[in-house]
Amino acid sequence: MSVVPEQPDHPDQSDPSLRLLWRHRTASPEEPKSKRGPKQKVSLDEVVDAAIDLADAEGLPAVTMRAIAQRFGLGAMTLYSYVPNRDALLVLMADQATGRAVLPELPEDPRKRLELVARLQYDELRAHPWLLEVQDVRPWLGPNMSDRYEWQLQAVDGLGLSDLEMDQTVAVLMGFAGNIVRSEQMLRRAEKVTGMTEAEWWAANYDTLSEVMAGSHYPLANRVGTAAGEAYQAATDPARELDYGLARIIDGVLAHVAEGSPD
Amino acid sequence: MSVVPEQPDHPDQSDPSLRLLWRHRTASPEEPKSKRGPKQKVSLDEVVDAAIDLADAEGLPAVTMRAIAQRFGLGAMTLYSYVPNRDALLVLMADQATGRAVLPELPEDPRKRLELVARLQYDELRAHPWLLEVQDVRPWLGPNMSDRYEWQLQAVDGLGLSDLEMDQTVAVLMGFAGNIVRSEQMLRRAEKVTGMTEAEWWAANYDTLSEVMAGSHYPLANRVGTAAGEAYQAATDPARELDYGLARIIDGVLAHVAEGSPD
DNA sequence: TTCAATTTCGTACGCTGTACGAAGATGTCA
DNA sequence: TGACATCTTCGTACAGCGTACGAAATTGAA
Repeated sequence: MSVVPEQPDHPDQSDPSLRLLWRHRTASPEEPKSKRGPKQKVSLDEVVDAAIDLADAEGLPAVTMRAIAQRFGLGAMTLYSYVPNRDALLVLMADQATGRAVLPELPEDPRKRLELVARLQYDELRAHPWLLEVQDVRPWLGPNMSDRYEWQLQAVDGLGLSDLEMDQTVAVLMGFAGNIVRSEQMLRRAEKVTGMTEAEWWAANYDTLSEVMAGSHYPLANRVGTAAGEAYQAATDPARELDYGLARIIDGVLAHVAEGSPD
Repeated sequence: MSVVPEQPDHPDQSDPSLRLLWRHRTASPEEPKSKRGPKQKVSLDEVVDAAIDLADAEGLPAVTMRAIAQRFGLGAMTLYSYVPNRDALLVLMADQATGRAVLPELPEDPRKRLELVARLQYDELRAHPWLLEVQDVRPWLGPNMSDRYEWQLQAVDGLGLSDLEMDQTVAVLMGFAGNIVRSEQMLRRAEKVTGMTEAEWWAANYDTLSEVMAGSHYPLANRVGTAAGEAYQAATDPARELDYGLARIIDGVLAHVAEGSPD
């Protein structure tokens, strides 16, 4: 009950990223701190946007403090008056990127609702694949992430799921969408590193593969691999995997609610 | 048809990691290269094992060339006579770690088969969480990964799925297991970074959160979050998520094969 | 006008992967 | 046996990373 909000022997345990995440919605917008000192030349939003654009264009490893600062003609250390460290910046990027998507109205049909949740996530992750690599602490607590989560829960609300099941269903759909994008990323990365297309790589390594695998037999893997290679000219096709897996998962969820309360 | 296997203007396009991966199963075991020169003081397997142990204990970032070399009293650069670069080592680690698991016999019941595939992957990733971060090019082509894949295909064989669907079903199960482990990792990482348990963090940030979220309302998220917080003392519980999601996915797959061939 | 607060940022440190080249060890061949 | 080719070992060095530190510049308030 002290007037002093922070005591030396009982330091503020609250996460510093939290206030940063919610800087636009806090009642007292932007704690004034003090009016003195030079104004910041660019806004934090601009910094985060630049970092997002950089990550979109060149991947997360290209998002270095020096590279971001250079975009504004600033020194690298200047960024540390905006953000405590790089990880905090990644959290802000994740939430801000999430805020760019518009959340469409949810259709009536339950199947279409669930599908929309997964496909929106899929599209977003394709636009910002680096989001998959931001595995930082609690980025989901930002304002845009929270809006998203609320919207996702609306999609699974009223189906007959328990509260816990609603959360878990959303998690399954989100995770599944992420995995598809990860597959795509893997292929793209492989093509970049090797400088060959998928088909070219298999052609270039066919001899080595058959020599090396001569002592082992993989009847099923061979059959399935051949089928896949004929269907599309690669080992896997993430787009079809999306359709198939999504259908199975939604089937399973809807079957579950149907059996739980048979009308 | 040249006797010379490699020509200067048509360099070997085959992936150098491939032969390294299959070094134990190749017909001509260990290309002799030439008998001259000192013997290597440790074997490649030992190096890879040490790297795996290091990753298990301290995480993938701790797996530096210098750290691995130090375990054997070697200089960092010495490792480059074993492996072309760090990424290649990660690929070897992934396959070798996969080889440590024993693949149990598959049960008769289709549901139990699919569950076993997912739970084996889950257990393995919990033992080696860094496997989730090894996103390198085609590590799945190693001998142990190939064995695993063949085994996984056996689990979904005979259910009535097409070849493509078999592959996709395995992918969905594997990806799902990975996502659960990722959730667990996220929690563990958060607790390590903040130095608080999940419950402590929520307590420490309760005031900030309610202040900051004052201007927004999340009726569903609040309800679901409260339910989750009461059920277990954290925001999520990966273990239950595993049971729930796995049941739904398997339901969906089995319903799919049932409808495809009634009887 | 003075001063405290704030932003800016040059320098430096420890860490990373790894290129380069020297030094040492070993087997083969004359 | 001596000479040599081939291999392993590894010290040094470099570029790039996040960021700690502290000085300089800038601004509003007193």
